[in-house]
Amino acid sequence: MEHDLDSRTDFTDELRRAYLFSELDDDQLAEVVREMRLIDLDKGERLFEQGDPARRFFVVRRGLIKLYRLSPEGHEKIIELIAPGQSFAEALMFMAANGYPVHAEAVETTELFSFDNEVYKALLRDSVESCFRLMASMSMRLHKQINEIDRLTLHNATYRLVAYLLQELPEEVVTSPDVQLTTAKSVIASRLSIQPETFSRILARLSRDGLIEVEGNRVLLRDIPALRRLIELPDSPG
Amino acid sequence: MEHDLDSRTDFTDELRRAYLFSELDDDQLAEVVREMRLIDLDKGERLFEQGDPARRFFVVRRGLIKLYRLSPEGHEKIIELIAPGQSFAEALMFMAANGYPVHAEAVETTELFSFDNEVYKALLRDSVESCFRLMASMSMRLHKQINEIDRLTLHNATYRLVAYLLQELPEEVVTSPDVQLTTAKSVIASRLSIQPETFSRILARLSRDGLIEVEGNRVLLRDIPALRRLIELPDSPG
DNA sequence: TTTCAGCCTTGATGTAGGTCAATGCCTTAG
DNA sequence: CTAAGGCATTGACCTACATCAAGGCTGAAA
Repeated sequence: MEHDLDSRTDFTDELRRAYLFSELDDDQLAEVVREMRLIDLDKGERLFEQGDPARRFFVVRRGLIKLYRLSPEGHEKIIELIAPGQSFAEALMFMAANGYPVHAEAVETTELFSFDNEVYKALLRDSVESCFRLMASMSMRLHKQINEIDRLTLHNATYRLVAYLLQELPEEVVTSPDVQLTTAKSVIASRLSIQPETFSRILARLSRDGLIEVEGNRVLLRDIPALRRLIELPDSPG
Repeated sequence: MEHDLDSRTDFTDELRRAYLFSELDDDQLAEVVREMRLIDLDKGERLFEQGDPARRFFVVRRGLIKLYRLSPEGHEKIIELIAPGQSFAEALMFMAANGYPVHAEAVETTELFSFDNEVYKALLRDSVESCFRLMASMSMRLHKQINEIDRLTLHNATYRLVAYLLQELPEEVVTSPDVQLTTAKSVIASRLSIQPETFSRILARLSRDGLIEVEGNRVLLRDIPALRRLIELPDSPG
């Protein structure tokens, strides 16, 4: 599962696109790349478990990672889905003592970069700019989680699902008012804290009411204004 | 509500105890204090509203602040309660564009310090150590919010309440197995995403079962092992 | 082509906890 | 002392969603 790096491949351009590395100079980036590892995961393969010592953080290159918790009864709740280009577990750099707070597993075949916390932290010491970027990203995550808690406590399942669909809508809304679900419905359901059965029923009801049309993993949003009205959302998305 | 500072008072010792200021040198701290403001809030008085431009962050000196959201129907959900010594809204320094993500209001008479984001950020540029501390604190918040989401989605109201009580238990468990609720039950209920009626009923049931004893705002934990068993919690608290 | 495993859907039923409403404290103000 | 407003408690009822169970569809493996 874990590669030695092909030393001829040049990852610098790819990495610079990730905000965590965009402020590093060439030498710094080279240092990161030197100890970086490439990891391949099969569908269903675990990356780390909750409680494992958190010595590394990750950037998804392709595929999809789910971060999840398990209840004592074994129920799974997906906290976050990590898509290509996104990083995760980097916020733990500063409190690694407790270990990873979630399990991480590949939803599908996935390729990711892994980085050593200490190496990266050493670089941060020389780059306040990078510190600021990292803090901005943490701040954004914090903000997102507040929205998450808000949705879970103040809004019902239909709201959450519709909000999700609208948020997944690509930019050029006019041309393509449809959403390609990134993964199995049951996975998205867990992400939204909804049972698969309920998820299915809500989609069925929205279809019956003519608001959407479902065709496998494609959801066509037939009446976006009505959907927006349904959730009466003055919030900014995200 | 907002004071000019009595220039003779020396707040440096008090501030140094807050982690955000512990790494600053004397000059830096003096600069912070120069523009710091002292704010008094009456019970029920609002500090800021969700969406207000976030130009300042705060440290509670005494009293209690609630950070909350409102649903379109006007239902209130307390996201966090901020006790003396704790700071809040400092994570927004790096994405103030969006404004405060919550409302803030004094639950009781409250006194707090307020600081300018830009002044503090300027200092951060000279103190990577302070950056690291801030990041550690943000990381901790992130972690706590994951636990929060976990509790909301994987655990029922009784679990949440019992977990709260156990977590509120003072260190010297043996001598005083009782918890002094920091504020009105209805406030704690909202913090835990429970209706006041349900909160009351759960306390009543736990009393009937002999696990606790309630006397106004004091809750005596009569059978801590049983309470722990009830929530079967291998998690670390917090 | 057949088979099997995953996933999805749909129906029937159960339940935690929310809502509504009445009543009973305390506490503060007069 | 009395009144009034806020909070807590208790009961009756309701509903959103979970759970349990039974097919059905699809796509990959044999």
